[in-house]
Amino acid sequence: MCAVTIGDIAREAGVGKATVSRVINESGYVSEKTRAKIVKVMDRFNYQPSAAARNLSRQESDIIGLILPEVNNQFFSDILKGVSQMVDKWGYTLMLSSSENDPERDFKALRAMISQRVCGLAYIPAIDYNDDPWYSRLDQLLKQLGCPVVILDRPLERFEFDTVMTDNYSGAYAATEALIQAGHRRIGIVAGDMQLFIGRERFEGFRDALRQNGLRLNEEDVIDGRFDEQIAYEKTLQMFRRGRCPTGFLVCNNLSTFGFLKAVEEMKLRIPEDVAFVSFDKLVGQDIYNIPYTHLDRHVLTQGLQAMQVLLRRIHTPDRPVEKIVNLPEVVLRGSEKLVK
Amino acid sequence: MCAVTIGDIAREAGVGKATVSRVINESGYVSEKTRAKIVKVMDRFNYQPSAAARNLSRQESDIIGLILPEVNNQFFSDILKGVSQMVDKWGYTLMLSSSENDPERDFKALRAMISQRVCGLAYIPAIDYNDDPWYSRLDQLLKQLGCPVVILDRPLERFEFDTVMTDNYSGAYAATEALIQAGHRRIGIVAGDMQLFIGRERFEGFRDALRQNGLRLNEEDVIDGRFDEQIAYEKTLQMFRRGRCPTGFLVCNNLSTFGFLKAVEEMKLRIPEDVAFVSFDKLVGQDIYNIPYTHLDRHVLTQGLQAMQVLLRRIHTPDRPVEKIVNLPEVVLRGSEKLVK
DNA sequence: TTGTAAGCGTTATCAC
DNA sequence: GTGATAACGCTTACAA
Repeated sequence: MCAVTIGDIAREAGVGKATVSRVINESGYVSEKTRAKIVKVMDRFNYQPSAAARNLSRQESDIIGLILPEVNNQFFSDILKGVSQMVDKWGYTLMLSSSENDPERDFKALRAMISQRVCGLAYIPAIDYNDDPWYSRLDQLLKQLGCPVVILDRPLERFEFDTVMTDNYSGAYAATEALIQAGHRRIGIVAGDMQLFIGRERFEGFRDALRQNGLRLNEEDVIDGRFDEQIAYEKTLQMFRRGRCPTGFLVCNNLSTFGFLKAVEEMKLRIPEDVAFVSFDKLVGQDIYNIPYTHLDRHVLTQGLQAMQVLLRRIHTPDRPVEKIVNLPEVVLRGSEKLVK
Repeated sequence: MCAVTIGDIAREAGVGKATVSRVINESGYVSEKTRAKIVKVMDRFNYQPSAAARNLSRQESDIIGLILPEVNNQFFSDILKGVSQMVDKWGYTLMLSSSENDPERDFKALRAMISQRVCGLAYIPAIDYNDDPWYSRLDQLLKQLGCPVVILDRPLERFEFDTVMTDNYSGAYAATEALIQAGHRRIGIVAGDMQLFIGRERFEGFRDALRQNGLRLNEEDVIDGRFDEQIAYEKTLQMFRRGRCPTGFLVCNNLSTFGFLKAVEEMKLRIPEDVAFVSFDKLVGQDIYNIPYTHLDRHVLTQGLQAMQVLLRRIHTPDRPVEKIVNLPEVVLRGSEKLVK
């Protein structure tokens, strides 16, 4: 490597390194005259200080870490966009890792973040880490990280970190009520991954909405979609083929909605005439399906921005009460919830 | 910060720092006995060497940079996934920046990459940088970067870098021929951003396919969609409203396809009965539209992987001929190209 | 207002 | 085989 260093600049400007440093960081006094001289030299060389050297010397980095489960799931890439915008705006550097929903890869990413000595981490965990061998391994890594952490979207119950998430229970509850109010009496669910807190919360919101409206939930109306397109597709199809189905469904995320709708399409069912549904999250290009699409809008990009705001706040003032931001999703009625007799 | 350092490990193990370093890097001789001792201590402290210190000392980093135009465009996030997988696999660290298609932000990202002294850069430029003030600014930054660079998807004509891209001309040509072979005689195009090389190439492939098949291109059949959903939507709608439209269209990217289809939907046109089309790129969840969907598959994830392979090869052996990989997109016939009389 | 020098956590070059 | 020691490029007391 042959990059220009602070020493080169100092020599060329005929000053000490410290003075150059002061100019770079706008710290300490430096006369307007030498300042101008130094700036000129820096411009001439297009000098960019080495982040590694600076971080090492300062004993703190300008790197924000982001770990998420799947980079190319629209939901997470919307979050990524929000995070990236904020990181950019405040002049930090973004280090990204994808766990592919695998806890071991989560840990690997975490270790990389530790190596980089990130100054803050936005973290969407691969799993809940409630069970003990997992929990303590994570706990150790996070302690070792020793920097502010904001948990995004998938809360970590046993940890006291700032958190930005959705009120999954209320969201599911409200979505289910939308179906009930439309007149449905038998409602099914394409459930998410029940290993995950968010999967369970959504299920419970659904179940309670039914219960409190005097409806009962048939066990065979629960499709174990696992937040996965293919699985949701297969199991939904299976149910449709079985026949005697619910008139409406709650579908628990964007991926499984694709699977659900693929099954609907394959069975040549019409929405909402033959089957109604309400779904978590927008779908890319949803406007072009010639089907109505009632869903819960979680303002994903905003949550990415929020998370970074929280994180930056904590980096700036570490001693503040833990923040748990819980966003209420918005029910957007578009007709797919209707009951047509 | 209070992280464990190599000095702590050395002291604890009763050896010198150099020896610990040798163990970490598996370089130089170290007796099995001391080795075991050191490893044990490192494990006990869960020691992670500081990347900054190591990079500084080695005068080279383990950071791979990736700059792309829009993180939450499915096309780019598929590339991101490919890149991320490879980066992970080879133990590098990924630094991500999004330019939002703005050259100034591109430059800003590049400066950040310079600061970080990345060891390689995968770069999807915001614009073509052919015109002179732009060109020389980019040239300077890239020279200063002084590390291997692979250009992805949007080639930089005036630069001699490794490149991984699509054969846009042939792709557009083949797609257009699919329409012609289906019997269309008047074909329109939802063109991309003509400021971009890839936009022009696609247009020319389209134009030449018409010409060489003895068809003429009406100027009013060219929709200036700019690779943008909203613009494509509005202009397509405008054309449909005008009436007397082509029977088939080539649509130049995923975003404008969404716009195009939205207009189709709004006009209550049927595909392919009322209007046919062939489109660049897959659409998320395309299986669920109850429309057929003929398109060009560019194997996006693979291109991300390829790009990283090329980059890593060059990092490893800098003196090799420049590689320009041009992938031929695959025409996937699904019926939307048909002409129905 | 400016420069000198120590230190940040590594690696790499030497002696031993 | 191993351990001092000098870099690496920067920041930050402390002196001047």
